[in-house]
Amino acid sequence: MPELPEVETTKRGVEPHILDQTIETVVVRQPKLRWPVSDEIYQLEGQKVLSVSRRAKYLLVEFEQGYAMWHLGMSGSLRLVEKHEAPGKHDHIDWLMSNGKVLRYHDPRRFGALLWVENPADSEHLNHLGPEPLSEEFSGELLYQKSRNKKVPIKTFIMDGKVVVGVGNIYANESLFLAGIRPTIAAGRISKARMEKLAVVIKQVLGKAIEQGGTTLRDFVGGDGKPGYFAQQLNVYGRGGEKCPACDGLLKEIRQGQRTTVFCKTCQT
DNA sequence: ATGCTAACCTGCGCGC
DNA sequence: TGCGCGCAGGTTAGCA
Repeated sequence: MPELPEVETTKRGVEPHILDQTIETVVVRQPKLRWPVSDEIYQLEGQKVLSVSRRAKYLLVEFEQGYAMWHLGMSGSLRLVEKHEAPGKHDHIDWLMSNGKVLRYHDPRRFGALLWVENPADSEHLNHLGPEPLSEEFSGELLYQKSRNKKVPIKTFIMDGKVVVGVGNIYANESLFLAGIRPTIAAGRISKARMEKLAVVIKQVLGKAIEQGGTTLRDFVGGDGKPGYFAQQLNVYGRGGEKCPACDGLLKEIRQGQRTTVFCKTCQT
């Protein structure tokens, strides 16, 4: 999936096309997603889109009577198509809109979700989440406070949505490289100064990725139907065994949990 | 509480 | 144009 910048890019791409539109029909061809698509979703038929926003990696579409919440999982994407375009194999959901266009959800791996909630503040998916990484609330100070006495590796720590949302595997690797912090270090043993550096680079990396429309990944198509990504410089992600961009060493690849970590033994201590 | 693993599912690239 | 394996952007349930 899309990491946070990709969700933000989707939000920005889709918003102008669906805002103020009435959803006339919801077509669910495959309800078996990360969580089954509930029949409650049909409530949005006949309702108008009042706003589009993002919280963590969830895309929130506000209607008069509640919210539809999309999650793109690992391989989900949303785009606008014409009514006459036949759905493909993994095009699981369509919203047919009053302007004659169709918002179409595509997700080969089906780790995504479409949920209906009356009030996002009450949603169990949202109410335990930490701050947005690009908000003022997220800071080195916060990372430092939350990590005291924590033995979890720093990479695992920054990918924990209760600490800060939206830092996925790609950007966790990139941020730790830019901060010069080894991903395996216990979060609780990192100094305040280093945490401040880390918070700064997380903001920079995510901000830059959003600016560039996200990283090029094979499953994503932008909301307007054009490829949504511009190539972004990734220093370490996907480069295990290659030369470190900053020194003569080779990038080392390890597994942390079920995820691949790449780092430089010389530059990250 | 904390922390790790497995699970959800399909597709792709690699080695044979 | 085969076959099996491991891996891929996320999140949560369940177990020690």
